[in-house]
Amino acid sequence: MKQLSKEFFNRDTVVVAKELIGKILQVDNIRARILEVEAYKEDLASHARTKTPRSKIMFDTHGHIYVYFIYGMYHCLNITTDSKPGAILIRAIDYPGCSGPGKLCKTLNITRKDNGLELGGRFKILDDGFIAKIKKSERIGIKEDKHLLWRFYIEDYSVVNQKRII
DNA sequence: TACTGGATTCACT
DNA sequence: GTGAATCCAGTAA
Repeated sequence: MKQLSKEFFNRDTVVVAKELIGKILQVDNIRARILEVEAYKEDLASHARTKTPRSKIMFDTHGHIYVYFIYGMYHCLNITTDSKPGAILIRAIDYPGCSGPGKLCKTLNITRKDNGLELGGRFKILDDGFIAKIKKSERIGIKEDKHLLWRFYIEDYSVVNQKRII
């Protein structure tokens, strides 16, 4: 099982998002397959639309962790991609209590203290050679028809169960 | 300094 | 389907 290189993330956000489906997210000792992601580029709905102290990491890095706090209750885990800017929200993984972005962070104890970490430390993305079938939602978002975000799901859940790695 | 609204979740109807 | 919980980043002044 090999760890994805930093350069894997130095590509178009949507391409990376698609390829992340079926890969394995490791946080501390927990490993689970990535089931659902969302790709954010220069989107009106995205923090990447303006460069601020918070969103700076999306402009300056790739292969880094971007965590933000939302609705006063939840954190969301992202991985930065090419410096255009962009990031990929990890929405769900194949692990109990990780069926949504807020729940995932709560279950894995991910908070803003993890913001800015480079992949390879607490967080790793691994490739075990599994190739997932992918379902794509076209350009989610309705505000002013200017959204450029895509959501990708794994299609073959039954295969994931057979290839469960935890 | 004050205000506004959000990349969510869950309980309730 | 709807609304509440909750707090912080961003923005305007």
